[in-house]
Amino acid sequence: MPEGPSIVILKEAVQKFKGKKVLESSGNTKAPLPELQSKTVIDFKSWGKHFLICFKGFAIRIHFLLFGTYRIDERKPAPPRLSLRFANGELNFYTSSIQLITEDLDTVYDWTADTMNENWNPAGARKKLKANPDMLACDALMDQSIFAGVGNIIKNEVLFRIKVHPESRVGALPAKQLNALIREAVIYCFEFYEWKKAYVLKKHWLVYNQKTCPRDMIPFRRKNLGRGQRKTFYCESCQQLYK
DNA sequence: CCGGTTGTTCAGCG
DNA sequence: GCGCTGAACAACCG
Repeated sequence: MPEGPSIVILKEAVQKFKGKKVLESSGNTKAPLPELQSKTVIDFKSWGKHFLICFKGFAIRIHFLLFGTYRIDERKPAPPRLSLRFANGELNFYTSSIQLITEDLDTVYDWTADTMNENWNPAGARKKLKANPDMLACDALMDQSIFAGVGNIIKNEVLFRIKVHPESRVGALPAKQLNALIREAVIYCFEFYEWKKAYVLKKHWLVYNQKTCPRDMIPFRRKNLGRGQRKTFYCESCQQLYK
């Protein structure tokens, strides 16, 4: 479920509940949520992989982590973490991390760091990358404070596109590659979004979960790389290592 | 049954 | 008090 584009798709899918009153809420979340019954959803927002349900004076933050799912007007057999019933349907979340946010969202979230937000600021990302020259390219793309919304699939595809080895140091990247990294991270998010909506995402993967490099037809390397030791595919031949 | 996974958080340590 | 690391957590699929 989790990369940023999927959250934007969710946000669009729940628009019919915007401005609607919660008739009943339930779920096994341990988050200390206020009473939701009879409260009105003011807006749905997203920041990277965070999905935000906004009420007057507070918001509920939903993070799907690795295994989270949701259903709209449907239910899974498993008990929901949070379920909201409206007059025109219901919204169910499973296995997600749920938090209450009482602070102003504009102070909690840096909207300019969200790759799919209208306020995305590439110059800000560039500045953060410049400030962390020792960071590996694979870690930089996964860093939510720099590229909120980018996940492991997008990471792999972006690095392949720009022909950069995942273990390259950010500070060693020539300006051209550094700018390409920032640019393609955003472009790929929007392509991911379009492909996912059309149910054709997987067939567009060039490197993630793939066996052979389509550029020079040699086997991809597959290693667990970076701080999180995440699954990383790359071509030793066409993705250059900058050290 | 086991291995694998579109992710984050936090305890424990130096 | 900090940064880093590894464990913990979660549900479903093949």
